[in-house]
Amino acid sequence: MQQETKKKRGRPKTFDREHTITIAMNLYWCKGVDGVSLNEICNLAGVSKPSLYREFGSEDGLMKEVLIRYRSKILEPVFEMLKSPGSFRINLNRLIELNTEEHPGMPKGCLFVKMRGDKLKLETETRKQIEVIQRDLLATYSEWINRAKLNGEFPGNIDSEFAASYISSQMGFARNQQARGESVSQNRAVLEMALSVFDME
Amino acid sequence: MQQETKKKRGRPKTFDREHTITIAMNLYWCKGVDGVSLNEICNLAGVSKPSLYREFGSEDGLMKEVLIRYRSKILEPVFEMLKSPGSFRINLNRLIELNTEEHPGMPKGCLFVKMRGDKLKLETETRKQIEVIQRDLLATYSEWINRAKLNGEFPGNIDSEFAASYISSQMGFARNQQARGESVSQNRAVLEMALSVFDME
DNA sequence: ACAATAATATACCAATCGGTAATTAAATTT
DNA sequence: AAATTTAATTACCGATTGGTATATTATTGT
Repeated sequence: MQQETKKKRGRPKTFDREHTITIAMNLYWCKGVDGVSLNEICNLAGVSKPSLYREFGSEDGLMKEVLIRYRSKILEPVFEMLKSPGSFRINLNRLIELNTEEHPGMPKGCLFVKMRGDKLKLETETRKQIEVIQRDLLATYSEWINRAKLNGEFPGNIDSEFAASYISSQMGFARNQQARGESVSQNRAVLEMALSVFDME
Repeated sequence: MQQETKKKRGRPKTFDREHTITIAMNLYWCKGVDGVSLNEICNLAGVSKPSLYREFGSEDGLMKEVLIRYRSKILEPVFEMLKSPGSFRINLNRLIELNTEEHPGMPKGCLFVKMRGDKLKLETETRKQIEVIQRDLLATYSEWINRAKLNGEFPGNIDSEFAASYISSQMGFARNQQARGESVSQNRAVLEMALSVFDME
């Protein structure tokens, strides 16, 4: 489908963009943005530093691409779940589950939440991308809550945008606790208590 | 009281230990443990690096002393407040106030909470000191809650130690949000909602 | 006066950081 | 075959990191 007749001039590219982004994502996820150097990424990805710079321009450019990748691979399923028509309670429980369960073979915690926490230290492109995701996340929570209100599944006297921010706060905190090695059960108990403020009596 | 007759041999010490700890504390507090180098501390404190190493042994040793200082100067008043006989509600409001207000001229957020969040990156002495403070903090919360239970000011069906951990979580989160520049009012609103789970009806 | 002691300051160490200049290799166009 | 274009590699840059070896300075004991 892509055997374009237009042959490109010059030495053909062997740089594996997707693989490099994957390696960088896992490193940032495991060790945090402060704990990873470009040299380490290059070595693990089997890529030279100038190649990486020609592809992404800077560390900032690479981080931005990592964030975009993380969103589509990891966050998007959560977004989809929140847009699905299930009952508020069921989806809330799913949300708690998604934010506390540990995936074997995958890093603990959430790369987006970690980077959001270090936002002030990051550069422009990465920061902008964080803000885009954060905005979309809050909007998704808000819409979810508004639908729940229409169904009488959510207290009408609580402002939707504040509730969205509150949920985002609690989920983010849980993710960070998880990354720090807190126990899953303790983590889940805290979340359930914090979210019980939305219970309808 | 200390004009000991025993005169010390060798060149008299001019190294200002307290001043150096103060400078280091403010730097760590403002910029985070990852964002501060020993060189920076030495330059700002007007101290040579070998002097600092002879006094504290290592970066780890300095951080431990900084934490001890932070506890006695900043955290201890909170501990005292929680041990005071005021009503639970009043002290809870004071606690929210203490964890959200901004002190002009002082760094935002809480150094202890920041370091606790980076615990896995820190070295042994510092980590041990963090754990000591954390244990004392949770114990203080627990005792406070137990006294409130006896006075009928706290729901008896909630485990005290879990509640202590919950409060610690929420306060720590608020401190971090504050350090990241979140608005005080938003921050306070989240805290009040999260702690409303302890309301007696 | 002179040795012993303790604290200071200068200058350095190897390692690492993000980033790049200069060269070489592989393809297409003419 | 030669010129052109694009990518990859090597080797480097200055700055900074935590940490130290060495020399100097200031005091006391003899």
